[in-house]
Amino acid sequence: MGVTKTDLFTKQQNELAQIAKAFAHPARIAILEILVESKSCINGNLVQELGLAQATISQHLRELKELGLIKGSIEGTSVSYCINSQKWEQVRSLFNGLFDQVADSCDSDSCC
Amino acid sequence: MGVTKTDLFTKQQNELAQIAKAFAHPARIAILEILVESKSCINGNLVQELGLAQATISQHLRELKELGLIKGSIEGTSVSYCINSQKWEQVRSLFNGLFDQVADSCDSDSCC
DNA sequence: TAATTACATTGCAATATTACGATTATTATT
DNA sequence: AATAATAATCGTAATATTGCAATGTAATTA
Repeated sequence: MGVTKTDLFTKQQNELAQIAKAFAHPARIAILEILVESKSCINGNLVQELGLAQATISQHLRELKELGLIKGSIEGTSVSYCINSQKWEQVRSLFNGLFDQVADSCDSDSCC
Repeated sequence: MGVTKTDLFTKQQNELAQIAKAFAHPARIAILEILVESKSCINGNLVQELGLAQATISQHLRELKELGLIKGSIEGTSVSYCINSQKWEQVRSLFNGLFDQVADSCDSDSCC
C-alpha cells in the first residue's frame, strides 16, 4: 500500500533505512558531495551547480537537514549549509556496522 | 513529477543513489541481516521471520537480486538466497568513498 | 499423472516521492 | 518605508514504492 510497516522491524533497522533514504537520490548525493568539497559551507548556488529548480533544491536540503546530515545557518540574506560531521560519523558507523558483518562471517570461503 | 532527472548527475552519483535504495527500506535491511547471520543461505522462511506476505518478500528479494546484492539458487522446490559478498565489498567501498571524504576534509576543526 | 510445495508474477489500491511555479517570509539595501 | 535578494513553503501534477490477494510456474512426491 505504499506504506512501510515500521512496527515489524527493529528501531535500528528503521533508522538505517531512514538514513539510507537520504542517499537514495542523486541530487542529494550531489549536494552532499558539493558540501563536502567546499567545506567553506556553501549556500544556494547549488541551484546553479545542479540543474534543478530552487524549490526542488530547498526540498532536498530540508530532508537532509531533518535527518541531521547537514546544518544551515543564516548568513545575511542567504543560508549557509554544511555537513554535520558529528552525525556523519554516526551514519558511517551505522552503515559499517552492517557492512562489516559480512566481512566477519566470510573470512573463510563458506559463502555461496 | 516523481521522476528523477538522472541526466543531471554523474554516473557514480546515480549508481550510489540506486544502491542506497536497496537499504532504504527496513524489510530489505532485515532480509540482508538475516542472510548475513545465517550464512548458510536461507530461503523463504523469511516470510515467517518477518511478518510480511510472501508476495511482498519476493518483491524485495527481486530488488536486492537485481542490484546484485544477493544471489539465489534453486534448491529443490525452494530457493536458497545468500549475500553476494563480491558486490557487497563494492558497495561498501562506494559508500566509504563518500564517507571518507568528510573525514579527510575535517581533520582540523575547519567545519562549521 | 495428480496433488503438493515453494516461489514468482500480475494486477490493483494506497501512499510516498520528485519536481516546479507561485507565493510567502526574512533579511539587507536604498 | 520601499525595494531587492534569497530561500522556505504551498499547491499540484506526475511518477514510484509498498503491500497483498490471486494466479501462474517449476520441481517433488504420492
